[in-house]
Amino acid sequence: MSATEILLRVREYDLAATLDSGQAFRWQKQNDSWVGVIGKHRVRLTQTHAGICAETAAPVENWKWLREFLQTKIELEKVLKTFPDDEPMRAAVAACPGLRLLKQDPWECLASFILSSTKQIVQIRQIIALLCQRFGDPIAVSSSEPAAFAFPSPEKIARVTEAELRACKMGFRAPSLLAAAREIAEGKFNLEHIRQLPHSEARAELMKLGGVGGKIADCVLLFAYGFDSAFPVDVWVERALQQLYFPRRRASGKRLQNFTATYFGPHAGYAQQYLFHYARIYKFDRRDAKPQGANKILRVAASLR
DNA sequence: CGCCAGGATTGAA
DNA sequence: TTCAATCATGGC
Repeated sequence: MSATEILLRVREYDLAATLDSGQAFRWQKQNDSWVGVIGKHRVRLTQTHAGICAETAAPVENWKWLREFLQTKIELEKVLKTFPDDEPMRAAVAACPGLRLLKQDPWECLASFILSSTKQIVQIRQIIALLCQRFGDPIAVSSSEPAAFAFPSPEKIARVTEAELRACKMGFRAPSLLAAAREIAEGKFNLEHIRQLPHSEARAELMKLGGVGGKIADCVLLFAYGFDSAFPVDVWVERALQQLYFPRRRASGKRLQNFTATYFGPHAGYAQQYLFHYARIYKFDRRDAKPQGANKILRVAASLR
């Protein structure tokens, strides 16, 4: 049965927080809904008491791609139970109980995070919007909506010039994106192969690409490939970790790495997402960790319980 | 190690 | 209203 609408019955899902939590960059809030593009589909998502309502412009026979993207089959409570039972994690989860991880297309995710380096979320969104408008295939929208575009394929990007990419305001990231697109388009780099590798090898493989350091590799492993133990540490997460877990003295990068790899359990990536969101909504102190700052956060944490 | 490459936005002076 | 800092990769 083809339809342009479906209700996904899912509990414990904070759609707004999930779509706006720095994992994906193409979702826009429109009144009470979120509008975005998944593959070749323009989708409007609305959270209702019964679950998540999805509407598309063109009729859809099989909604598997949407369930996959939203990861509606994940039983969040089971994931949350694997988190360490400590004050900071309880507070982070309490601050946003239905926060989820999406499962995105590897190429779109990789390209997006290559473009993310040394940029803030607003700018990343802007660059990606320009890239899609200029080089993405147009996709079906309802007559009242503005035009929408798919994320441009590696093959498409491989054929454009560095100057055209720079015109999308991506600056020094342009050569990295172009090189990655070409390697993938020419079959020299296989994004599907990554899926079959163990975590550490997959990470090393991604890091062979220019413009992909540890943090960006971890984002792609977590947000596109579903490596739940990947733990990207950006400035927000680092601030959260330092202040919540090492309040007295800054932990070194090495120490922090060891901590994130062992402390948070099999779904560490989810824990990371909660810490990221928590640090952002409470705008953790921008300066180095200080006992006072940590005490303030712990008071916030205590008040949330 | 320190600096720089792009640039919209934030927050301090 | 200026003006410096943000953000995190790689090359020098």
